[in-house]
Amino acid sequence: MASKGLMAATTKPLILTILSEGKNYGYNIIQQVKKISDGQLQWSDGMLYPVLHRLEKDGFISSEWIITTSDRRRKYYSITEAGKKELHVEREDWISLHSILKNLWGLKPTT
Amino acid sequence: MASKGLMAATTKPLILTILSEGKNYGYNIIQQVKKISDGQLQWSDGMLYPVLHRLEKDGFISSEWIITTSDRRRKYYSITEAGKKELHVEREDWISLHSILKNLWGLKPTT
DNA sequence: TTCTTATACGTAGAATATCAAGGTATGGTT
DNA sequence: AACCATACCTTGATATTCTACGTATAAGAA
Repeated sequence: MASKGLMAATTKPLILTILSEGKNYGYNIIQQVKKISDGQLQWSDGMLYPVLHRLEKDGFISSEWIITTSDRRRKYYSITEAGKKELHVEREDWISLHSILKNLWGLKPTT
Repeated sequence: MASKGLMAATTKPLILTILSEGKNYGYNIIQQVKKISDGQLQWSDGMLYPVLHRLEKDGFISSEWIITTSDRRRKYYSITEAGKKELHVEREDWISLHSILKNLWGLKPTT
């Protein structure tokens, strides 16, 4: 529900964070995000897949097809070492930007 | 110094916040941002002006030329009512997204 | 005087990104 | 059979960023 700019800023760190907790696939990542955000973030698949492809192209995640018997094919993504580093950087960036905005907005530490 | 995605997400709320504290002009906004962020954010002018123009086109800010004697011309921007509302929305969005990431990352309230 | 730096605004264009809309296919349920 | 959920993908319109460039004046240094 957030604005475009903010949406764009959160897709990458959110995906990397979810993958840092274990391999996962596109469709399920969408469900995870919805659950984690308490329904606030409802990603469409058409929005997610291009981002996953880009992250893979950039070397932050890797993929493998897994086909279970009597199940659908799934493309599982894993975070790479480069991806872990990237996540760390994104995290630091986010925290310092939040710190700046927090000061500007005079937010209490609890928010 | 932050990533492109995060930069994009902060320009709008930062500009609106600065203007909500009083009218200001492009060149000085860049200095303000640098000061506020302790040098972390160093915006270029070529990056800021298009954003200001867009915000004005969208009705969130308004502008007026001011020429002081023995001084340069300056284009002062003011936040509009619509801009104040927009800032409020952006603020809420930011706070709720931060809350989601904070939980995911297990950050302490002080961060 | 002339050069440089700081102030102050702007645009063009390449590169990048978003996101809705549409497409394919299988499994399970009614 | 019909329908929904699962699961992946691409295209194309639109928007956005940001580098690089251009214009101009004032102040201070060489």
